[in-house]
Amino acid sequence: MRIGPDLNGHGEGERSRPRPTLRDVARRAGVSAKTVSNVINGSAPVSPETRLRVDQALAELDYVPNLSARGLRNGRSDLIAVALPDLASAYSAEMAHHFITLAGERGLGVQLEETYGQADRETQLLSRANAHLVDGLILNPVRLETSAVQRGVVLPPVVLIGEVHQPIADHVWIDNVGASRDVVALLINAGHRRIATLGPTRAESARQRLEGFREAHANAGRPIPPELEIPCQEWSGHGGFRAMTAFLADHDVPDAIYCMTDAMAIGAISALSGAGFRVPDDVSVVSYDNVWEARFSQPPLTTIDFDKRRLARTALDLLSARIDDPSRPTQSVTVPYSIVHRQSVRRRVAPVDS
Amino acid sequence: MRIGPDLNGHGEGERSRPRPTLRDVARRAGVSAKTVSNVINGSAPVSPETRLRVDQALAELDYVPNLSARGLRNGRSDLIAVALPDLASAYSAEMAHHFITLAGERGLGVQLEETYGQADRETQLLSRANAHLVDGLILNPVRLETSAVQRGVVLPPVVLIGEVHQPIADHVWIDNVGASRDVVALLINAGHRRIATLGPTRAESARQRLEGFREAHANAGRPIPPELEIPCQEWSGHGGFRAMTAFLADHDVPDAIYCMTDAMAIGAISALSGAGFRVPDDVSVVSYDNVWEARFSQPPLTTIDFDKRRLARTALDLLSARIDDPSRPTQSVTVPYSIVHRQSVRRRVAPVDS
DNA sequence: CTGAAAGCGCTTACAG
DNA sequence: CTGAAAGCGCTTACAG
Repeated sequence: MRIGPDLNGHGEGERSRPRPTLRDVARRAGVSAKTVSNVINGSAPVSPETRLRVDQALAELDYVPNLSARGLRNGRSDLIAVALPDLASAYSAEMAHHFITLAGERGLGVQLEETYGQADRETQLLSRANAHLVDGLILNPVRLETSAVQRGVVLPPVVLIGEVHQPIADHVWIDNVGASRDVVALLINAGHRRIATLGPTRAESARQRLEGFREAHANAGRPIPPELEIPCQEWSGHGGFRAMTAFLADHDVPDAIYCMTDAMAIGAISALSGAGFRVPDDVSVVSYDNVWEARFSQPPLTTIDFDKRRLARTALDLLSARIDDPSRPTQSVTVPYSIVHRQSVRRRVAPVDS
Repeated sequence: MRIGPDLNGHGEGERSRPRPTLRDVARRAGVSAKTVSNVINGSAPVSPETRLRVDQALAELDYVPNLSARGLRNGRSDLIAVALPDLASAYSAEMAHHFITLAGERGLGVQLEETYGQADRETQLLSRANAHLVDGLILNPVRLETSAVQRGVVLPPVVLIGEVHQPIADHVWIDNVGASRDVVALLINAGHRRIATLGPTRAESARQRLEGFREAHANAGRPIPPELEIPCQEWSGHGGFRAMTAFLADHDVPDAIYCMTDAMAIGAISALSGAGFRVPDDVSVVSYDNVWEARFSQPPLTTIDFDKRRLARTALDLLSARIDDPSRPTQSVTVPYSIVHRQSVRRRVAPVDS
């Protein structure tokens, strides 16, 4: 650890000098505080000469408005909170990126939070939002028991994204059941018979994706051997790796696997590869999310895609509308999905028909 | 788009009812505002009976303190800003995760920003930090021209992370030159001769990584054919893919490639694989960051590792100290690195010596 | 242990 | 077009 040069003289003086206020600027420009405020916010016309004097005073004093004071006065902070499950996961990271970019374009800052699917964290966030430091909250709940949203607690402006839906809040989501059904049907149509799914068990989105997996089988008149619903502890590459490794210790490799996220698929493929199985030659893999890693994975993944930017934009639109009018009716918006076909699925020639 | 049920009756009433203030709670409990404040903040002892009455009033009114008011009064928001280059990249996402988790443990919220390496964004952020909505700023600058930090502008509490260093601010970093030199030396020692590097040209961290690449060659008495310094537009998988594809169109595949990030390595491997080259059989690849994808990549990547959590913790420590004492001397802390050996490097038997 | 006053730095009516 | 007053909701001295 190296101690850097101590620039006490100049730098520090600048640093600790008390920040100038609107009054200071007004005094220097010889006008009232109101006029300075008008110049800054454009809230009322100001004569050119006055404006010039004010601008000069502003620059000389290096004035920066105190946002806490403004927030207190206006009842708005222009800051929103976005709570995602786990930023270290590619999906959350991409969503965070879109939220920050799009919110920034609207002059809104984003306080980012992680919930890890903990219901108490979510409750906490709701109450922080109520504490007015943020004007509203976009929340991606993981468990249905996130009952803070249900319990009739006083709600700040909030938009739910993802699979957990409460009619008392605005909501943006993807049809997880349908998407999963479609991608598993693709596997069935490609001639695969022993098809596994790999994913967590307790989250609502996992429940819906599993439902789609089962529906696809039911539609094809296929039973599902229970061991092919492979449980996974975490929504991550590590989780997929561990779950796949554990599965392979006791079972034959399946014909194909539907992993509930790309990250889990990438981990699972690593485990498969370590055990000597090649994708897609020995086993086909499909997944969900279409994060950038899916495209550059070896092999590139066939996966469920949806417009993440659009999802973010829609949530932001709903939140802004809710902030402006707390009493408007709630909306639930569905964002469409599609399947991107890449190289992780092999067509089995001459499928043995049941 | 489906319009959800309009729960106007109860829900909306709750929503728009004006938030209770400390005075409301005080009135209801029959005490002064000060006493309520004492109960909430533990700032002075309160008799058990009074406390009980206050707690009850607090609960009945669903009181939540107004953080803007508190921030204005205290001169602290307990919110910090963290500005990283691009959240969609795995490295920034992992860092963001650590910052949010560790800051949360200290009772600090994190406003996350992206700079994309734009100097003007960075200037803007500095001034927002001065605007007191956040108590301080952790900034990962990309270009040296980020002169806002240099220009003697009034600085809020700020900690720089990464390669760009200004003695007037606290700083946490990794020895990029040394790390790059070491990992390239590993390639040389493994018997590789035509070693390429792939990375952006204008960022400061790229400059340092390139310097390490050159040093390793110089130490081994090896010249570098200029075309083996492969330029790359973006710090991403896409960037690596495109740069590698463009390179392969005009040149023979190198013996080995040092990619400046794991993400670029993953993109480059995808391009290599598309062109029929296998890693590490035909070409070895090493990179930098050790994000989770590096471990599950095919093949798993040999890469530069460092403790990202520790980097985040150190930056947070420095920032807290700076907030508490703006006049303390600045520090620059170096976080150590190491190489994790995985399967992306092949040892060339019988290297032809120069 | 509790209360009444003052003020953090803005901006919104209200007068001129 | 500009100014003086009041108040957003807290908390910190200052008295009791």
